[in-house]
Parts: sequence; C-alpha cells; structure tokens
Amino acid sequence: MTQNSKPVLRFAPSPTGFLHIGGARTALFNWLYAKHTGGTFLLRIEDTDRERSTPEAVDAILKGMAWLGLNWDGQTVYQFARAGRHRAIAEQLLAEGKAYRCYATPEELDEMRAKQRAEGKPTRYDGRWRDRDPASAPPGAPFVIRLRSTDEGETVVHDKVMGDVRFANDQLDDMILLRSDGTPTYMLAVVVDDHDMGVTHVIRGADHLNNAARQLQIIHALGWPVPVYAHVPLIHGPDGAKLSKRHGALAVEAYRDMGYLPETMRNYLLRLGWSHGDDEIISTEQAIAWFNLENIGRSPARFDFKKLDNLNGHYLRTMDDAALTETLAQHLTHASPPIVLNSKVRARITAAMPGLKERAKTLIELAQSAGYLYTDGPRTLDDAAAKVLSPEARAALGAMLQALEQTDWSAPALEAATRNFAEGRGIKLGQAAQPLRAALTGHTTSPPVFGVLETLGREESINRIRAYAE
RNA sequence: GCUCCCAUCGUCUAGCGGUUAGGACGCGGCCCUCUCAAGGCUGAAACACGAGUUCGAUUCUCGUUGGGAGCGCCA
Repeated sequence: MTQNSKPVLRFAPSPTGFLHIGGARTALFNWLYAKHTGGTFLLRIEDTDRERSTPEAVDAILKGMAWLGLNWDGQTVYQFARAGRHRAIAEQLLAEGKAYRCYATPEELDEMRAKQRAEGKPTRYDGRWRDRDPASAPPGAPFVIRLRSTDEGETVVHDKVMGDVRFANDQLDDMILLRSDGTPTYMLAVVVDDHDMGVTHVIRGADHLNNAARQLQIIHALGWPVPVYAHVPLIHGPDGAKLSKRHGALAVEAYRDMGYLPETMRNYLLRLGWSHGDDEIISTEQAIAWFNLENIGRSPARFDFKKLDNLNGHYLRTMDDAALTETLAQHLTHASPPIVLNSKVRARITAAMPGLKERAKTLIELAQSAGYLYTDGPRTLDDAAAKVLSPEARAALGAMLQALEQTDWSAPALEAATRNFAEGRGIKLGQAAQPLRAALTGHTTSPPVFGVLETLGREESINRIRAYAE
C-alpha cells in the first residue's frame, strides 16, 4: 500500500489480440472500483512475449478502451521496457538462495511431461536441478532461473469473490522466473510490476485464480505486501462455450460497428456478473456510486444479444436528439460504403428523431429507418410497400393529394385532413395512412406518418406522393 | 490424468435458515394504435441430484452429476 492508502487498480492486457468482451468487463470493473473509491486506475500492456505481441493489438486495445470511455491515470506502462528490473529481482532471489538455475532443455522437459502424463501423474517440473550442483552443468549451457518454492504447507488466496482458496504447496512446482534468454516470465513480471506500481487491488479473470497462488509464492519470497484479489468468473458465449479469442469472441469495436452505444456496453457488462438488487438500468454515474467487490457473482455468465438489444434500445430512446443524430452520422462514416450526411439531412433527421429512436435497437436499425430522409425524390418501394400501393390505393392517393394540398402543413392539421378524407370515403384511417407511408418512405413501417409528412415538408411530400398517385 | 472454481426460470440475476422463491430479457395473451415500436396489464417458466446438520433447508456440510479454468522458457 502506498502512503495515501487510496486503492490502486490496473488493467493488464497482453497485446496478442484485440480487446474482447471479457477483457472489457475486467477493465470496466477495475475502472469502476477506482472511480468508486477515489483511487487510481492504471493501464499496463503485458508485452513480454515478443513473438506474439503486436503494435496493432496495442492500438486495438487502446481504441477499445477509449470507445468504452474507460480512461486511465498516468502513462501507459509497457512491461517489456521494465525487463531489466525484472531480471534484477530474479538475480536477487538467486543470490538469496530463493531461486536456482535450471539447465534442463525444453525438449527434456517435454519428455518429462509426456512421461508423467503417460503414467497418469500430474505434469509438474520435478525439481531435477533444485539441489544439483550448478558446476555439473555443461559449461556455457543456457539456463533458466526457477523459484525455490516450499513443498510444505499451503498457499491461501484470500479472494474477495471466490473466498479463501487453498492450494497445497506440493502441488505447485518451481516455476520459471527468468527465461534462458534473460527475459522475465509473466509470473515474475506481474508481481514485480504490481509491486512497483503500488497496485493494491487485483481484479482479473478467474482464469488467473491458479496463478494467484504461484504469484503469492513469489511475493512471499520477496517479502512484499499482498494485494487484495478479486477473480471474476469468465463470460461464455450464447452456446455456453468458452468465449475467447480462439472461439469467436468479438472485439469491442465489433460491438461499435453493430450499432451499440458505449453506455449500453457499460451497463450490460456491469450486470453480467455484478448486481445491485433488482436494478437493471444503471447509468455510469450510478454504477460508480454503487460498485463494490461484494456483489460480484461467483458463477460464469453467458452473453445474450437479446438483452443487449433491449438495453441499447433504452439508451437510444433516452438520448438527446441532436446528439444521437451526430452519433448516427459518425456511425455512417464507418459503414461500407461510408455515407456522409449534409446539414439539411441532419436537420431533418434530428427533427424526425423522436419518432425514429423509439423504434430502433441499434444504430444500424436507426440508419435503415432514417433512410427515407437521406435523399429527395420518389421512393423505390420494397415488396410490402409495393403490395400496399394497389390500384385502388393509388387512386385514393390521388384523391388525398388534392385534400392535402390545401392543408396547413403541420402534423395535427394533416392528420385531421386525412381522417376527414377517410371518413368521407368510408374507409379506415389505416387504409389511407398505409398508402401514404408507402409512397413517402418506400416501406410499410415508419414513425407516425403525419410526422413524416411534416418533417419532409409540403413540396417534398407532394412530390413523393404524386409519383404513386393515380 | 492432476489442481482449482462454479451450479435459482431458456438467458442475466435477487435471495444471505422460515418468502405465494422477486426482478429483467425473451416468449404467449390483452389494452393502446395510421404501420412498426414504445408503454401499461397479464400468463407460462427455476432452486441439478443424493445424503446429512436443523423444529425447519434454495440458503450450512459432504458426496454425485454436469459445466468451466489452469497444469508452457504464453500472458
């Protein structure tokens, strides 16, 4: 703990792929807890695997975090840059006799594990160099540094989510601290970096629970303070299978492209594994005020797009019209081919937005339903609309056109005129409204048709109707 | 195979020894209605199984079954 005693959180992704939904939730929980406690939230890129780390992945992670609105404090820490420090710690442990050199080759170890597996034994390093005289090693041969861990007793992870998790020490083998090329392993690097960064709380995926015990052994060997651990259950796909980059997990940017709002993602991800009584709609502000470690659930969750859609619909509906128009315009620039909206069209969309946003679950749906506002002129009809515009309907449209032309161009007046028209003809309002909608939008569903007439304006509306009126 | 974790409606979850087991999504019905939504009302839907502990278990303990994670000179 640092002297200010405020919690220090961190998110530590490895840049070997994009930021997927599980990582995003881990980041969110860390961020939320830091905000809630007034602590700090750090970002560390775990790029010690030089083979698989890529700048593209780093970029994708940073972009994903930015889109989700998860800002971090201070500079991004790149773990590989700290390799010298990691090595120094490994050598310190070696000097203190808490670690030792192991000259076993990878091939030799593969063989050892294959044999153990064949014999039905647990696959663990057998400690073949633990008490061997280093002088017996072939001169100049490469070696790794392993932790000399105790076999007696147990290591207990006091986890805020899982409770006390016990590991018998004889189950834990002597893990590698420093590779033969002198670079640190993940186990060493996390421990050293978390310590050096003053990390007090480690919130991460439950796939690290086993690792926690190993890391604890290093921490104990170093005599460092133990952080608070909270291992969050993993997220599974809709089919119950593991959701990972190997099994079709999506990058957070894919959710952006599917038309979901960052606010929706924060709310949805929060509820996937954390609860506050019966509350479902939880704003980010409210989440910061409420978030804690105690209410994180212990069982894995499945990702459900239906519920995501519903939540997104809610946030779409409650969004400011002008702001949503802007968001939609942004979204359209990501479309292929990109669509650019001019100011006239934007004004129209904003005017129609109250009716539009009520009907959309995603920005993609919103973009489609607003399609009748993008361009001027008669519409091309979809199948259903073409069916609606029967000869009789077209005739009715022609008669209606005359009534409409002399009407004051406001939704209430247009509705009154149309109702009047329908009544005079002895038809239902729908029989007048549907042909109108079809001619105006090219579809059979849209926001209330009299509002459509109003936002389109007299000239444009009449032009569109005339195209299908007899 | 070994270690560890998990287990309430289809899904996300509330529950923290005594409840008509609650909410949300989805699904069915009704209302509203110019379409589609939204909204309101309403219906169906769950404590994996077996032993204990207890006056009493969804809740505590153990086991079974079923999921999941880890067991690398990856992170």
